[in-house]
Amino acid sequence: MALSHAILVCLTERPMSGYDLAKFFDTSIDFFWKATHPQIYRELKKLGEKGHVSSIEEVQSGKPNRIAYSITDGGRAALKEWSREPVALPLIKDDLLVRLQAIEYVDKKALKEQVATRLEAHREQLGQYFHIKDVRFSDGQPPAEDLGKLMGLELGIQNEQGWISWCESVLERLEADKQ
Amino acid sequence: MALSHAILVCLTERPMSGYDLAKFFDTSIDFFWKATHPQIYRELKKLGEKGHVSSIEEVQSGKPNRIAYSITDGGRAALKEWSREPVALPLIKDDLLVRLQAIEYVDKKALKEQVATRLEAHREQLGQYFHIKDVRFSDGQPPAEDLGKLMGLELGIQNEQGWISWCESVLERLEADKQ
DNA sequence: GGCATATATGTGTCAATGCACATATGGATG
DNA sequence: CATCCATATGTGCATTGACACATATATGCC
Repeated sequence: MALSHAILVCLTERPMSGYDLAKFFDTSIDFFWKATHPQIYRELKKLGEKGHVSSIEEVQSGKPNRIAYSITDGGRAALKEWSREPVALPLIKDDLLVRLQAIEYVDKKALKEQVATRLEAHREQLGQYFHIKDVRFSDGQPPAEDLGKLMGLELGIQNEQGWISWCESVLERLEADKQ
Repeated sequence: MALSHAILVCLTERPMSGYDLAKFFDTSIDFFWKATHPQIYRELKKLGEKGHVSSIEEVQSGKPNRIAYSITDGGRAALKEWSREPVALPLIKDDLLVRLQAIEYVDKKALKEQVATRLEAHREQLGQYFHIKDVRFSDGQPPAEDLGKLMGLELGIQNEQGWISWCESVLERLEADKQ
C-alpha cells in the first residue's frame, strides 16, 4: 500500500494528473520508487474514494480531458500517520547482479553488452539528476521544506556515480578475462 | 519469473534446501534480491516439475526431513538461455526516501529515528559483507568462476558505504534543522 | 514450567504488480 | 500519406509477492 503514500508525497509538491505522476515517477524518484501508469490511475481512484485527494477535470479539445488531482487535508493527515509507522524494508530486485553470480554458466558476450547498456543508463540518469539539482538547488541553502528533496537527490547522484564506476571496472575485468 | 533464476543461480554454488536458500537470500544476496520462504518453497516445486532441479530427501530424526535440491543439466541450460534475454529493469522501492521527499508533512522525530535505524542496519550489513570477503576472497586473485561473486560483493560494499555516509550526513542536517 | 529460537516444511488468501490491449487525436518525421 | 511519438485515460488478466497460519521437535534461557 505504499504506492498510495508515494503518490500523496508527489502531490504535496503540486497538483498533478495521472499522466504527470507517471512521468514524475519515471524521472524524479525513479531510483527509489517505480510505478506504471495503470497502477497510478487505479491508486488515484482509491485515494479519491478515501478522500485523500480531490480532482478537477480540465476540459481540453483534441486531447482527452485532463484530471488534475490535489492532496486534501485528509491526505496530509494520512501522510503524518504513516510517517510514524516503522519503515518497510527496502525492496530491491536486480537481474544483472543475479547473472553476475553465475558467471560461469552465463553467455559472456551477452553479459558484457548488458553491463554496457546499464552503464549508459546510469550515465543518463546521472545527467538528469545533475540537471534537476541545477535548476532547483543551484542557489545556496534550499528552504527547509526542500531539504529532504535535496538529500534524496544527493543520494541518487551518489548512487549513480557508484554504479558508473562499478560498471566500468566490471567491463574492464570482463574484457581482461579472455577464454 | 526471475525468482526461479535467482534460485537456480544459488544452486550452482552448492545443493541447498528451501531453508538454506531462505537464509542465503537473507544474508548473501540480500541487497539485490529478497525472497520469503513460502515463495521459495513454491518456486522449488515448480522448478522440480520443469526438471530444472532434482531433489533428495534426507531423513532426520526429531526435525522434519530435509529436502536438498540440486541444479540439473536442464537447469543449467535454462540459465544460459535466460542470460541472453535483455535484463529487466532493476526494481527498487524505498519507503524512507519517499518520507524524506515530504519532509514538511512528516513527523520529524520519527524520521530521525528511522534514519538512525537504517544507518545501523547498513553498518551491520557492511560488516557481514566484509566478513564474507575475508573468508572467501582474502587470498589474492579469485578463480575465474568466482569473479562475478567478488564483483557483486564489491558493489554491495560500496553501496553500504555510500548509504552509511549519506545517513550520517542526513542525521546531522536533521539535527541542525531545529524548529 | 513456559517461552523464545532454530531447524524444517508447507497452505491459504489477498494485495500488489506487470503487461498487453483499448481509445482518441494532433503534430512531427520520413 | 503513413508511421511514430506525445498527450491523456483507462480495462482485463495472469503472475508475483507478502503475511498470517499450521506442524513438529530439540535446546537454551529466565
